[in-house]
Amino acid sequence: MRGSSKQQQPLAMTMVKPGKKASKGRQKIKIRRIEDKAKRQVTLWKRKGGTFKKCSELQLLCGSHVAVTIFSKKEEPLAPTIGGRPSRGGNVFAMGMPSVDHVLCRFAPLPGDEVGLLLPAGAKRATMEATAREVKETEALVKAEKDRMSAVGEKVLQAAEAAGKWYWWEADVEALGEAELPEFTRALQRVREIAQREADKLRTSAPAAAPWRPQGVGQSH
Amino acid sequence: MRGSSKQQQPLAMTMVKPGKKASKGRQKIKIRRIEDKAKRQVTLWKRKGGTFKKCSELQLLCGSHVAVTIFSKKEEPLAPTIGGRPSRGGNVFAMGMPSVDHVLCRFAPLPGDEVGLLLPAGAKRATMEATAREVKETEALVKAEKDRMSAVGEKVLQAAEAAGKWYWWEADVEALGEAELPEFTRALQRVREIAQREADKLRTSAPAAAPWRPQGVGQSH
DNA sequence: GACTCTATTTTTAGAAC
DNA sequence: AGTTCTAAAAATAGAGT
Repeated sequence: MRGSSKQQQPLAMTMVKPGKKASKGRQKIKIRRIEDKAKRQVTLWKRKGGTFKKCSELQLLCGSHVAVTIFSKKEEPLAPTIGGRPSRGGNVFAMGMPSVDHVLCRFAPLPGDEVGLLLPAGAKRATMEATAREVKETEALVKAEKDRMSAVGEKVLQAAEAAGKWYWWEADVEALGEAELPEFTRALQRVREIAQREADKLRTSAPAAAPWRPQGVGQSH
Repeated sequence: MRGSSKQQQPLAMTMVKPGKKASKGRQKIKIRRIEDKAKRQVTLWKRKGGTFKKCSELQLLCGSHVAVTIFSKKEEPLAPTIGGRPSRGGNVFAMGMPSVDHVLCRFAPLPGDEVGLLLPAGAKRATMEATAREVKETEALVKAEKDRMSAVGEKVLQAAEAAGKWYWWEADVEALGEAELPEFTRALQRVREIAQREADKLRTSAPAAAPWRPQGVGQSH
């Protein structure tokens, strides 16, 4: 048993800050569907952040490529269909390094293909609102991880900030030095181009339910 | 500060078991590449488990579809190439519910397609050895999560055990009841078929580097 | 909805098996 | 290689903002 039975209070017991209420602290919960919708959403929000952080740490610590994808809502069995297929009901959250697509592409490489970087991946299917949220997600991740970024990550952030950009994938690739970040550098280059193109598209097209087609994984050299 | 300054020992201080040495406990580490190879591998192993567990919990708690993919090794910039592409150097670890592919397929649905379940996803590209490890992974996950599975998960496991199977995706779908698990049931049905087919293929074909092509996402009804 | 605070529960680094 | 043990580090449930 981990949590032993008791432990006596030091004196001023828990020292609650004047204006604040005492917290019961983390409670143990059963791992089962949370029925309360609001609570469920908060939990998703918290744990999504925790999961993304863990994955980025794993990436940095062990040099593994990692990708996570989270769909906020299950498709309903009887959900309205679009083109014979159940329509997505929720948002898409994804993170990956160097990018989700970079990682996922290793699943299905075609002969002679180039790695296609299509960041942000969720943006292509989700609404603009969802995209905004994902960007915020990245922002939060960068902020949280900033102080423990590896040397490479730090350089990227520096270059990004020097250029007045906030998101790591908008970093000035040239400033980083081709020799120093051989693969990552080129990846960023392409990410930037594609992200720019996608952002433009989103600005000019209808926000909702634009059918998505595979792209960018063909000849790109 | 979380860990306050001191706390007096109950008496026998930490009570180290006779044959054991005292542990320094978890140490703080910088989130940067672990240079020591052995240590890096242990960390990967531990954190991979932690990440998979977190994801399965997220899935159960919030009803989200989740997929994680971890490649154990980065591709070297100058790695040997196969067909003009850097060859994969490491193993693939993946988990997902209902399956990795089920989740990932939502990235690129083609008009009129059916969701293609291709479990285990890593198996198609990795060697048989890697496949065996992934199966072990699933096994470990099931074992670890068994006692806190949701009602649905429990039923699946019961059915699997009743049929003398050990892996959840080998569960007897009919025994679960179509009405009770509307979508999950059908997913399992297909998973089982495809897993069976894949397993047969693996048994009869060469274990190494079989080039993989997209499949199962076309007309399947 | 996004974010803070705190008390607890969980995870996991280190070391040995 | 995969476990186990311990104690310290991290994540997070609950409640409030």
